[in-house]
Amino acid sequence: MHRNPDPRGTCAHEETHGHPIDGDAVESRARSYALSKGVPFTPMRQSVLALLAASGKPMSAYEIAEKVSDTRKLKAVQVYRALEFLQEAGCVHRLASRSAYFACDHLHGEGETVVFMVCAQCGAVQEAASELVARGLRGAAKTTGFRPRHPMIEVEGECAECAGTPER
Amino acid sequence: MHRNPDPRGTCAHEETHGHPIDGDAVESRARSYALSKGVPFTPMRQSVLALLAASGKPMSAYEIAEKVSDTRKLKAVQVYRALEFLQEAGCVHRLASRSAYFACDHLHGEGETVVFMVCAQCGAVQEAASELVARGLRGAAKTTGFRPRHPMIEVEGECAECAGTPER
DNA sequence: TCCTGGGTGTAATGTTGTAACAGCACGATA
DNA sequence: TATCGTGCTGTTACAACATTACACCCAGGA
Ligand SMILES: [Zn+2]
Ligand SMILES: [Zn+2]
Ligand SMILES: [Zn+2]
Ligand SMILES: [Zn+2]
Repeated sequence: MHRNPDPRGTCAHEETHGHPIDGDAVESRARSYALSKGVPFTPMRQSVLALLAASGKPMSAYEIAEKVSDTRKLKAVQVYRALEFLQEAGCVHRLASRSAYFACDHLHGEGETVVFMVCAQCGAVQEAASELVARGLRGAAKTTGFRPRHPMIEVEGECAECAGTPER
Repeated sequence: MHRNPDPRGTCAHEETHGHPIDGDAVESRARSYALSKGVPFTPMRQSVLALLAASGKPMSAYEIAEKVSDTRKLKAVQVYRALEFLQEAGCVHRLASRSAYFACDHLHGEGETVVFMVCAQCGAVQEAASELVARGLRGAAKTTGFRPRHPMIEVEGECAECAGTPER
């Protein structure tokens, strides 16, 4: 059930990915997290995650509320509640530069420094963990005694696909 | 006129800074930019910039609208217009993680990769340019053919002052 | 003088995110 | 079984952030 329509996209940790996400894999991660927390993986959460995984691109909460329209009509607040859980579970990230949310099938380590690369043309997001960036941040912080906690790195640019297709 | 109440804070390029900004210096940079663009450096723009420089901390557009209350009462849209100019002029940055704006007295080079370090306790922002981070980003992008344009790096944490004062 | 480009003032609206509260489902407990 | 607590749901209302539209003004140039 709820199999990804285009099931390429099984990519390993520390890699980057393009559009679609393996919906089953990410859902099973969410289920594990729910289990570990003793809370249910509800249909609400499942629908939102499935939509994000299938889309493979960032969507605003209101956009999600519209598109999850399988019968019921969701209010934004319900979407935000689902997103809160999914972000805790590590299945969904928020893009601050766009106030949008997208599914992630990576397994991020605890202190890992992740870079979000957002295509200005097509909106697709690629992730990459960079130890070099992490060291650079630590270095920048050290010069002023700043104690870094949560880095947020978002790079706007063009993905390989869109850069290769100047006029689309 | 409009001299900074605490005029320490003349810091060179590539350094980091704490709270207050040299209002005169940053204003003269804004004036130069306006001149080069053939547009006026209006009192509106001057007031917003002066407020941000004096405060030295990020403020939301609505907060700015309230506090610029020297006689006239500003609407948010007017503040946004001033902020748009000031950001183009390179005198003000936007903090996406907080939807807030702050004055900057650095002279950022064209391709410079700047890190914003935001104190979770006191809200102060320090900036640092890091070539190491820039290299890390280029490396992360190269593995997927992504062409980076505008990096946005915001690190939440604790500034030296607040870290040294656990209970305040 | 007329035209034009940019800034200003104002109203309206759009977008994003939370607070508050009343129900319901379900498992634990007595 | 009855009761209780915990967490999800549905709904309303609202707060916070940001933009669009339009009329007006004003300075500089044809
Ligand atoms: Zn991720
Ligand atoms: Zn693209
Ligand atoms: Zn700066
Ligand atoms: Zn601090």
